[in-house]
Amino acid sequence: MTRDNASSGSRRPGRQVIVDAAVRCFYKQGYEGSSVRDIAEDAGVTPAALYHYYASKQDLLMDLITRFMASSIDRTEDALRRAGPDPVARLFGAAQSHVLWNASDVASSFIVNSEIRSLSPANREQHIAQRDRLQRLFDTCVEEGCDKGVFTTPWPHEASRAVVVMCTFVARWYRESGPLSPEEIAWRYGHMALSLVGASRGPQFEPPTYESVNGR
Amino acid sequence: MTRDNASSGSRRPGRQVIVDAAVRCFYKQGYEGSSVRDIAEDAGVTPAALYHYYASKQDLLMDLITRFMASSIDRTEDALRRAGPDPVARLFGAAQSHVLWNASDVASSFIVNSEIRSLSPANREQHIAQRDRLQRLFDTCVEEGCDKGVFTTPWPHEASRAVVVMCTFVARWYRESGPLSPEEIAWRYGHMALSLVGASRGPQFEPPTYESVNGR
Amino acid sequence: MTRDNASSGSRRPGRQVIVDAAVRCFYKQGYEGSSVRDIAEDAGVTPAALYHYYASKQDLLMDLITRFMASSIDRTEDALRRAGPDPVARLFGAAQSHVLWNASDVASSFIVNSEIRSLSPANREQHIAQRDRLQRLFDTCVEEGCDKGVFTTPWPHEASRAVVVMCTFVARWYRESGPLSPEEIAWRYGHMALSLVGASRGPQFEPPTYESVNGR
Amino acid sequence: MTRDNASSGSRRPGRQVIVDAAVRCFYKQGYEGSSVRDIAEDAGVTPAALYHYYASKQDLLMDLITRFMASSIDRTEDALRRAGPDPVARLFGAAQSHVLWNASDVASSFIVNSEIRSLSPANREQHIAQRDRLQRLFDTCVEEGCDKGVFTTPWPHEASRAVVVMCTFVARWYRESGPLSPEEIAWRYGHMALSLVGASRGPQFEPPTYESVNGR
DNA sequence: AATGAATGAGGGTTCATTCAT
DNA sequence: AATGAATGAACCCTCATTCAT
Repeated sequence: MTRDNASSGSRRPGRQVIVDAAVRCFYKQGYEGSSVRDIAEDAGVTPAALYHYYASKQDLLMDLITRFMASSIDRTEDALRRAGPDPVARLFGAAQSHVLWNASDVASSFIVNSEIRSLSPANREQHIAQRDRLQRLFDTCVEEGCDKGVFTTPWPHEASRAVVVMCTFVARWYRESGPLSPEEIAWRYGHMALSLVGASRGPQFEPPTYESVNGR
Repeated sequence: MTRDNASSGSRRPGRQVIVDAAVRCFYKQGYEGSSVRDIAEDAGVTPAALYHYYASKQDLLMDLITRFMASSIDRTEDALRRAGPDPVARLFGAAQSHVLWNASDVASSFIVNSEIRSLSPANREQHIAQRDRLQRLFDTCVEEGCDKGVFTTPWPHEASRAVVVMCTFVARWYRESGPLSPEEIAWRYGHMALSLVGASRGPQFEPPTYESVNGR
Repeated sequence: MTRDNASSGSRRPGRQVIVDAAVRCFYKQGYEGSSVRDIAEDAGVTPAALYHYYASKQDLLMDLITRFMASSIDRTEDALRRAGPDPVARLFGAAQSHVLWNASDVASSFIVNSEIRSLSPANREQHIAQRDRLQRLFDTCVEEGCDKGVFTTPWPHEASRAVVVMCTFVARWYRESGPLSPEEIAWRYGHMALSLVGASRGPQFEPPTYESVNGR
Repeated sequence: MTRDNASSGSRRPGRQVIVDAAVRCFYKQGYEGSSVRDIAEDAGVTPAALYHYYASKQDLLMDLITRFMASSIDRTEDALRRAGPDPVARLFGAAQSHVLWNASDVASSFIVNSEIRSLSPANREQHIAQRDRLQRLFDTCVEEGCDKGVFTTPWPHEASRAVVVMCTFVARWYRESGPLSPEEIAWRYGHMALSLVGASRGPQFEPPTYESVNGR
């Protein structure tokens, strides 16, 4: 599964070639460590061509981050919608979906979570707003579970944060070549999230098949 | 609590001034984003002076990372030693100590966890070895709990990883000005770690006082 | 009074739009400081469109300069013709006309007098020839006055040069919003020119009305 | 006579080498037309070395302009002081000195009078203040002559402006290889200035010798 | 121990211009 | 007549580093 940017406004092929190259470079060398020349070379174009699509290297980073975060939010909302009203199903679904998404584009996930510092103040602010929106989806989810007495954690806030962090950072170690499929990992993390909020002491959902997760 | 570098070979005062400046710069602007001039200026010396203490900017980064990781390991080992044989107490203690350590130097923690990419291949390899050593302390801890039937998680490996990640990344959001003391946060995370491995459904350790934690 | 380019070969409207934009840009930012993009944008066309009318940015500059200088010469010749044989009337008329012309298009005048350096060697040579032709009109005028004993300056050459310079550079400070009309200024400069060559010690021509000058 | 910068704070030799090179480049190719590499090459240093002395190319231009204008003002004030109270002697002296100064460094004079556009807004403002101060020295001089009835021009303001312009722009055509010495030219322009304000109809000061002018 | 001057390489970005459409 | 995409060269400037003093 690769990043879908059907929802973004930039379908021009030249543009996508550049973003993909940027993701590879930023992932390997970081934003500051990647020169525009590096990116252009990786994309197979001249440095100047890059400036047809993006006003600056910073713009390129911001576009990449914004789109990844927008998808993170969209997917989490979808997962919550699909899960129905049960807090257990909701948290499980959200965590599972979040792991899947981050595992699906390890490079982008890594960039989004380590290059915040490289954003200009204005862009950073905008990004943090998106990050907060995502966190709040999980916060609400956990709070509801606590209110209904289904989750027993005394610290919904910390637990919610820990859930997002641990799911997000699956991208730090997940490799396609590893022993577990993304679906299996996501399923386990779904249950670990429930553990964390004091909702269950063991697996209660069906193990994943290739069709059952995230609508696929 | 500030970084102790008693164990490092660099007790010369000039050296510490530079490391401190580097931490501030790398934290704010990242490694590639910080010029040697920036660091020197922050330290109140000339760029050339910096080369009396470090052979290169890369050396400075590596020194900083190595020492932070060495302390991470030392402290975790200390915590395990103090906890005695009980798996619950051991995991609680290790997690608690790890949170405290990362909250005690948010800037260094951040650098260590986001500038791995900026290390030269040789240095990176060395760093990953340290990171693995630390992870293994938690892995062993969780495995023992599972073996003894005290922890009920079916996925000790994933759980252990999640514990380290969630404790480490407390540095991402913790601010001294926040409502919770580091000790309170560490105490909660200790319990959340137990939750995650299926060891408890609520607080079972004494709440922290300012003297009870980490030997202080 | 605006630049008439009836005499130039470029009557196509698209062309004039571009020249006008170029004048604005070169005036504000200089030739080297104005990018083809700047000019195109100011003209409301694409950079590529510009190349339908001009082979290069240099061509655009040269066209602009050449036409302005051609008009400078034409107008001076006209003024001399209208003035008749009297050296006093001739110098007065030429100076007056030259001031009027330069005040009528301050921007072009400025460009013509400060971007000579930006011309290619071949173009520069051609421009200097035009400039010399213009200067010679005044030189002849002053010499005749001296020969006839009407002008008393011992240095006709320097005086003639000074007259042209001082009239030309009215464009440096003249603004439409100023207290004096171009006609009033031109009238005064006509007299100052006479002063300079030692022909008079005060106003001797009729003050300007809006119809009396330059045939308008 | 070359620019003396004894009065400036920059006596470091490296600095002067760079300024001299900049003057040559800006004179030949203009500010925008001269690359930092051009200047550095002309000075025999690396482009980077240039940034030890100047923060930017703009700074270099501004320094050059400011110092030239400061000298213009100083020298004019000196000339007025030396001339004593007689308006005729004062205007003659000021014009003569101004011609000499501009002829002494044709390149700098040219730059100062054609690169105002290339100054940043803040720098431009500062430069214009200097230019106004200089102009006011001549304005006052002419006004005094008119008040005392020694100068008969009805337009002191225009005349004063014309005097400065014609003296300044001697640098446009003066070449060391020409037939007239700077002193001879300055002497003639002194008289032409008097002509312009209606003070004399012919030479009244002693012709120049190599020791009599400007204190030399 | 520390500096000021210097450097070669490379940074992000803009340039005038071309060309298929 | 006009465009959008593309380019190679060059732009100003900053980089990490060196070295004589």
